[in-house]
Amino acid sequence: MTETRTLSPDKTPRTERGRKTLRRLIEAAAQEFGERGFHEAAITGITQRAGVALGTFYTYFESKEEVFRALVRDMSRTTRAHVAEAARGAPDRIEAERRGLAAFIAFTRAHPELYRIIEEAQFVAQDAYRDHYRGFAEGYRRTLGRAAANGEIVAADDDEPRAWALIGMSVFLGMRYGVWDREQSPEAIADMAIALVSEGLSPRS
Amino acid sequence: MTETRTLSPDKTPRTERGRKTLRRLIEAAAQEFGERGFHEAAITGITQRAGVALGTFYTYFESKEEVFRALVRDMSRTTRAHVAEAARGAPDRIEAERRGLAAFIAFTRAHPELYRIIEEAQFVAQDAYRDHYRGFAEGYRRTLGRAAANGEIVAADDDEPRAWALIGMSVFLGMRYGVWDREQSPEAIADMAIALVSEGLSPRS
DNA sequence: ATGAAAGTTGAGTCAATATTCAACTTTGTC
DNA sequence: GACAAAGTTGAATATTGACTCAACTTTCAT
Repeated sequence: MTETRTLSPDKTPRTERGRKTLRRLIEAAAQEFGERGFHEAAITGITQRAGVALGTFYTYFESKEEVFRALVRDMSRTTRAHVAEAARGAPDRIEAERRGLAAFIAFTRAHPELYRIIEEAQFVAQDAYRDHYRGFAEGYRRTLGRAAANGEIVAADDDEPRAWALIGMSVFLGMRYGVWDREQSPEAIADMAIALVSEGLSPRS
Repeated sequence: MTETRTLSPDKTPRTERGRKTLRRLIEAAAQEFGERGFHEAAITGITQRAGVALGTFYTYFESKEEVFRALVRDMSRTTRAHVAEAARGAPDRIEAERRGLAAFIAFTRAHPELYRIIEEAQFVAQDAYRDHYRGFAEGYRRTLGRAAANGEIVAADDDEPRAWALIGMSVFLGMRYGVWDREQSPEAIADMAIALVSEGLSPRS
């Protein structure tokens, strides 16, 4: 884990110019993959957007798949950080859920490319996709466990399925109300969904 | 809706032999797409599995995409029918949810190919994917509305987000506990998830 | 100022594979 | 049993686009 692949040559840029080019390539790749999807996306599309020649791409990346993977990791971090930030400072777990969900929907609406890249990873870079959601779910599970210990939410035998259920809910609401249709406000959608998981479906006796 | 495309020649088989070949091709395509994904899948892979020559494929289908779409429609029907069947006869809506969810998880476990094909449609045949979930959600929304009117579950302003939330939950649980990992019983997972949406997270005062 | 390392260029290579098609075989009808 | 329609065959076509590489330019440490 100390050395960075002895075989394939090191592609990390050494100069300022190199770092700038790499950054442009990554942004261009996010656009290209986000708009056209992995298979439709072309390396020439990426290099054209970045304003560099085709060959330059291979100065920084091993292959098309490698950029895609790098992108997925990037976006995984960005998305999670964004949601966590929005939930920070909420008075209780339920309110944190509401804020996090609203932020997630707003985020997919603002950046449908990111949404698309992460979801497409399921078929292009399965391991990266699984890492993303496993990491997400693991953090979530712990958060729920803590909240249950606090008495902020009801306890459960196992918090893992609850975490996955809540994630699935968010992802689908993000797709439906963030990417497909954008009339209703993220807050309104979050309110309705959180009412469901907060109060439950069963009429209180 | 009466005529079946005047332009492109009619590909419907006329003889018994033709119908049999078509059936084999469809099954082979489901396998090939399910195992390798749309882009990795090869027409020769499909025809080899079906035991026919390459050209025969084009007797029945216009293109690779066309079979894929046909498959998505097929599997959409199959999946929905399967879940509806499992929920039929439940004493109340909550129980119907539990049975439907357990059946869905069991189904993804028994047929991960179907799960994969439908989800990959998101990137290969978006319209078919949207039709699938829009149809699913619409039916679900009505079901929830009816149950709310009956007093079996609490009423909501709008049942649509609830329907999408529940669908997202199912899909992710199906992926996580049906496709990725198969130790825990579908019923156990369904119980935990349904406890979440039935009783809610808020401690009862 | 200079030379070696870093970065850039884009024409050319190469493999993959979806789709076509003309010759051939089977089926079903009269 | 003959003929037309239906079905089958697989070699050939054609496109596409990822990746290579040798020549060239820029950077920067000394």
